[in-house]
Amino acid sequence: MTQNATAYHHGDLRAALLAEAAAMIDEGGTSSVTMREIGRRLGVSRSAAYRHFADKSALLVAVAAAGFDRLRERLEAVGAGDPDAGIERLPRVGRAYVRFALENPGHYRLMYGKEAITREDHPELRDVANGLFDELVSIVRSYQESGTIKRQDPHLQAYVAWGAVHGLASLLIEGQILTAVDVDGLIRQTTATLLDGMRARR
Amino acid sequence: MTQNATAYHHGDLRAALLAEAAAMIDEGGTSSVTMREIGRRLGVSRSAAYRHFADKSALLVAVAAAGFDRLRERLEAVGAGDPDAGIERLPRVGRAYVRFALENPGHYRLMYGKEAITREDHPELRDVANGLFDELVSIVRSYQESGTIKRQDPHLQAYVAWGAVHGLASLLIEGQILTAVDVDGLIRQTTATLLDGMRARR
DNA sequence: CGAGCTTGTTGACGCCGTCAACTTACTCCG
DNA sequence: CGGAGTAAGTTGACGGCGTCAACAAGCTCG
Repeated sequence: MTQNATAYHHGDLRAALLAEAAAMIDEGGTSSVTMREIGRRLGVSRSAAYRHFADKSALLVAVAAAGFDRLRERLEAVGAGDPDAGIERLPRVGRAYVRFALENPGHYRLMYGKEAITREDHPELRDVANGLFDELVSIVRSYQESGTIKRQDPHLQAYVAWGAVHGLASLLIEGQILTAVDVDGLIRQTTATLLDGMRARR
Repeated sequence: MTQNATAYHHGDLRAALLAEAAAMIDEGGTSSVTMREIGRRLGVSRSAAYRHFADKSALLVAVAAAGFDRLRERLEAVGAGDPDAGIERLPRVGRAYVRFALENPGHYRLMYGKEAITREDHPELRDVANGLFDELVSIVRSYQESGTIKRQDPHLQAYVAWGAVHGLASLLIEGQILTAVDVDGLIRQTTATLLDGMRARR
């Protein structure tokens, strides 16, 4: 057995490394994550992590992958997978998406940026991210089928929707939006404008 | 005179530093920028830059500031400042905005991210960025006055529009959108959806 | 021409990621 | 049950980084 809960010396260093890196990422951004500092915090030597990850990038990739899993769970919990959720489905998913980003800013940046991670080298990440996008495309399709929105290229529409939500999350995370602004209202306004712009008019 | 074109030893090291840093940023991302490497490229010692910038962060701030100036020029050239530009004004500005981001990805990330630069410490940056946003708000206001779009809080509407365009630029820059996708079409679809979602209906 | 400021260089420090060589601790087979 | 083998963790070392202090060179201007 390789990574059960009661491993050799430390307990389960691999999981501890992932957790600590994730915590540091959301505390001080990706740049604050340091192999040596992680070691210090876990009471372990600087290069201990190299028994579990090939290099720092591999550790970050694993953290990003965990982030995608968490995001997927969140979106599923909120009805992304339920075709019968009606008109409220897109706004709900959008809200959950932005919330996730706000709660895990470092994670989110890591997942959807390419500064720290070169995504091309990690098809696993690409795949899980694409899976989430496909979910969005299928939501768009079901809106089209129920006649709610215009019948255009679902991929284009999905990109537009994703872009709007991602942009909002991104602006909020990067501190570009005045803190006085009501975040929930902004999310609502975004999804409403989006839906209205895509809506089929008779 | 402090920074004329024919300065002491180098010529105009300050300007050369800015240009080289900007070039490196768009070549290999912010993380590829290194005080020592800039020195090497300019045939100057590693710490020469410290005569012109307090530290690396200050250099990056200056590069970002130059980027904001360039972006502002672009947007003005395309009609951001012209109140008589009609319904095409927002789409044109949106397109120019995304184009700028695509042509200067490293710059754009630097300007609107907080990983490399802590914006709070640099009110100058904050101000110029706010100036651009105010320009957008005034565009929104003029749309409202001409009865084209709903009369809602102009700031909210501006944030939604900015979010959509920034999100699109961001997704493109970070390589999240399949390269097969027609970028111009995507920009058009985004601005059209946006405008349609904000449009006043009689 | 020479004092004094500006500009650039060098040496040093403590960080960082990472590799190789080593030690420790566990497993498992005979 | 004891020893071999392997997995996990440590230490030393290397080169790269940002940055500071001490120094040198070069220009300006009285």
